Amino acid sequence: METPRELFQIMTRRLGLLNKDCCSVGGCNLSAAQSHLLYEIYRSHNPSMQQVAETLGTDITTFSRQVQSLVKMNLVKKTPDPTDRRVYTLSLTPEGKMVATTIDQQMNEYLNEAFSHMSEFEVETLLRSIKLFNEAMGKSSNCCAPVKG
Amino acid sequence: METPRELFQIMTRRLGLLNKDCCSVGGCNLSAAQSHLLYEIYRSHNPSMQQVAETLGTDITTFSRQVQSLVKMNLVKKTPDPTDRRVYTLSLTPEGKMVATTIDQQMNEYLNEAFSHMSEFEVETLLRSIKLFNEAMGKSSNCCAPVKG
DNA sequence: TGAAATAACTTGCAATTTGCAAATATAAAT
DNA sequence: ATTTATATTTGCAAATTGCAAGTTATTTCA
Repeated sequence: METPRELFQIMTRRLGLLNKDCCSVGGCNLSAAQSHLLYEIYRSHNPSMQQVAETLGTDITTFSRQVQSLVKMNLVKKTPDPTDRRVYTLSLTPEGKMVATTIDQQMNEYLNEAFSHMSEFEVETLLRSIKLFNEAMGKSSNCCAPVKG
Repeated sequence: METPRELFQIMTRRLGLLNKDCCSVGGCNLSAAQSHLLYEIYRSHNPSMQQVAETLGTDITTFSRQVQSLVKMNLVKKTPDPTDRRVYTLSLTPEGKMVATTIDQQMNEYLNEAFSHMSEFEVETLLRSIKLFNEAMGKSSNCCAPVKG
């Protein structure tokens, strides 16, 4: 019987590969890191640089440059916060939204393809389990910084 | 209700952070990539460079150098294959085994800590589900190269 | 008020990591 | 034998990383 770690390691590896493969959209060829960045901006409401960097566990200086390159690609917009001018607020450009949703679709398509090898009940159980697990990891403050979500 | 992708994205991110945090053992400070490498050598029986690189989806030239650095750290041993002298077989040194199992323990400890916020039944269900999911991804050849395991 | 401390973000720089193209060395095929 | 294919390594140039230090804006509190 596999240990939990083995199960997660294999799954993580595969999902990592998927992440690599799935984030080329049209002309844009994003890295997995950039894809995560886009995703996080997409799902949160006008977050600051600081916030996103911390959520993703990325060094803030590295993050600053990652954002710069996405701005240059016209996927991300940086808006100065009117109430605190040290802060920049991040959002997606229309093009960025399109790329983000396309990546999302590609990922879901692949996942559904994998799910087609499972019964409907098994899929539902899996998704419910992962949801619970994410919540559990959120409560756990042991090893790595808790990431809200 | 979250899409499958959202659930997996959050989980993947968190497990990625865990991977980063959990692979420092004693003096050795490994990257997540090196930890994956160690794990894969550990679980397979005297694999060749080529095999491991492909399993991990790593470019072979990058992989060659990653192995070199692990050899230098005295965690991995490269043995020329007697039946085909182009091939090098990879294995863990005693020290490498120790590091690999220590990482494994650390990961399992953290996972168990997270599991403590779930019922026993929920944990069992989660693990069974992931096992099924891994098998399903193995059958799916759609997007990213299938990874045996 | 107005210096000193703190916070958000950026840049300099040096080290590491990456992948393509080309090289080496061995094996298989014809 | 010569060509072709396979496994691994090296050269090199580009991209990515993180620390230290810098800039600009805000807070603190004497």
